[in-house]
Amino acid sequence: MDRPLPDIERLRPAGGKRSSKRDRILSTFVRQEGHLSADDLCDLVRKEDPGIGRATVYRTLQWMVGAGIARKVDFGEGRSRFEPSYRHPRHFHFVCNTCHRSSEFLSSDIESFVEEIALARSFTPAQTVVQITGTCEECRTGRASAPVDGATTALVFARDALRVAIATERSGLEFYTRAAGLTSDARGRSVFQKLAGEEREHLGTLEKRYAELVAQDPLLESRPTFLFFKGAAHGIFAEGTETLGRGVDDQQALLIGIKCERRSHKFFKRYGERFEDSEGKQIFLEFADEEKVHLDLLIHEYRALGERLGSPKPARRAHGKAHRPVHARRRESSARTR
Amino acid sequence: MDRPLPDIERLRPAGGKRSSKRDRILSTFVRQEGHLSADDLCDLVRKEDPGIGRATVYRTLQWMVGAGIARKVDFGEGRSRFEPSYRHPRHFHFVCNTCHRSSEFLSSDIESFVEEIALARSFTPAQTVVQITGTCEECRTGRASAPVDGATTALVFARDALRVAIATERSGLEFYTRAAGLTSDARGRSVFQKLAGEEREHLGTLEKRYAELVAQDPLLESRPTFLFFKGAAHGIFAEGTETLGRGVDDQQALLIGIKCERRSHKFFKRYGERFEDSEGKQIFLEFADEEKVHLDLLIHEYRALGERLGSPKPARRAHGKAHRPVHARRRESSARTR
DNA sequence: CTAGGTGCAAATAATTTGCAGAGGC
DNA sequence: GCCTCTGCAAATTATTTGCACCTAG
Repeated sequence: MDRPLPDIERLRPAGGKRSSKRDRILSTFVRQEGHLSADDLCDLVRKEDPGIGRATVYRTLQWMVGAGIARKVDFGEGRSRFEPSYRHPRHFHFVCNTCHRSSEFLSSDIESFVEEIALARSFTPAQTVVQITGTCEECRTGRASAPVDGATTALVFARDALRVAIATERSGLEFYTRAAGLTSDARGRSVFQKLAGEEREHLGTLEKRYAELVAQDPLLESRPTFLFFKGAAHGIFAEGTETLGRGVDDQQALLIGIKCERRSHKFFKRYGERFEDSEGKQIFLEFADEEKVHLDLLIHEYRALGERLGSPKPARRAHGKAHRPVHARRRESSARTR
Repeated sequence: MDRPLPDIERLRPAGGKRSSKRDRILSTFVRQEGHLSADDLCDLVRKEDPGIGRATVYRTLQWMVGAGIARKVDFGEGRSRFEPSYRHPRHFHFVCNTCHRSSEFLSSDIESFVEEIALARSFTPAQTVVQITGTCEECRTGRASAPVDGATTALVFARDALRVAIATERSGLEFYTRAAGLTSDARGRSVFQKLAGEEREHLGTLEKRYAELVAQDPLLESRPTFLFFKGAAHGIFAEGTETLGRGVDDQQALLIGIKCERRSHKFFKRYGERFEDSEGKQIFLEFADEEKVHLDLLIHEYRALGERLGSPKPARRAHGKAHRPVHARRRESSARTR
């Protein structure tokens, strides 16, 4: 067991006395992975201490749910199952109708949609259940793919988060390199070059960490995806680079960079917090901070450029569909003659 | 009861004999809206025919689920609820923890993500459950908003689908108008003008239908959103129009149109099929066909233009991030000299 | 005539509760 | 010492089943 368990002592915010029985149930529960039914847990607990009553297990379970330690999940079997809730605050389930096993996934996209929809309906969401029932690959084809069990979940999560991060940094590097090439204003160019350099460095760190993870589990790369994040399939900056290709001026390039860094910062922050692997967590949170610095730098640069040009543009477009077929070279020459 | 009920006679594909009891249970069930527990249904049925046993209701219910007439939903109350499944094949729920009521919504975006994620995991989805539990607006603020009950669901669905459709057509009209303005090739211009005309006509039809709906229910516009479809907030063509503004050549404009028409066709088809209101359904399915015609026209035009230019481009970009800062005027003049 | 549907009552199964006693603060 | 937790057994709740009988095809 190399995965650190949460500090049980900290897990008692909700009222209630400590008791050896309750502690035993809690510690047994928290050591498990997967989704236990009340009865499963009862049997497990009784192996260590046969003198524990079913009712106590039920009572402790509902106390744990109330205290936020456990989460109740219902796979429609006619009984409830419980999972420790410290792991991933929001995750979703595939449930196979044939083998009745379940596997988990994260989807940043679904999370955002749920937030948005709840907001639109003025609904205050406490918990979101997403369950996809159907037939799993193994039951359909007979072939088992490398499973993601409790022991490897943390690793697979880290792998996926790193993949997104690597794609992001790679696209960021490309973006800044290209932006530096397009900019003729010396000061702007040096900013872009500096940022390109930092993204390159980040990229190196991430790739190194990725290699370390793969070394920990040779099957790692063949395991199924756990964290889905569509927007970042080609990197958070990819769209920006594409826009850049269509011919934009220096100011627009800065704006695009700002937008991308904002998303990127948010990504590193959001998922950094969910890392169990402390090394990965540290990298992510550190990068989140650095992306924030980049962001501020770009914003500062944007303002400074606006002043130099003497034509302050609003920091965001007035409408979602402003049309500005500005061709880069034209504006650049004016910048050059400053 | 002005909403047409499904033809009960058609609802018996799964084996089984007909029987007066079963018919009575089925017809009672299908006439209800909302989510009934087995017991609720039992009570309702017994009002009409007191001699029906609980067990029969349970058995009929599981037969209905097997036959695809009913869907079992579980709100974690310790008992199952059932809903008729003919209404919306895939919809999701808000469940209020305080008042224990639930309301439904559709999200095209979540549906697509689920499909995509399931595919990535090689999971064959049969059903998707999305439940957002929390506190509803009414329980939080004490203020009730216009409810969407069973009687108005169809109306609200139609309203939302029409809103998206109107935004789509409006953005399509803008797109084609702008494209026509940018094109100097006479033939291409006339195609764009023709399409603009058709979108204008569609827009008129949709707005008329929308007004009719609002006339049916004065509160309609104040009811909460039922169908969420983020991509179409500003219309399916909005992004295309924006891209157009950055300066593209005739061929690229056609490609953008093709992409948008494809999405638009899919939208009309997907939601046309879900209309209960036969008038709306007809409009949508008709438009789906017409968008298909537009699509084919654009594709044809794209090919023809490619031949005239003698520089066949592949119909899709080789990479997701091809950079082509092509400026419209340059290419247009070559088209003009054909 | 016969497979399948039906009612009733009894059986299961998961979970909760009443109560007397034990244990933490 | 008081209040809460605990175990046991009994109660409750939702759902299923056994069985004798009925009914449609």
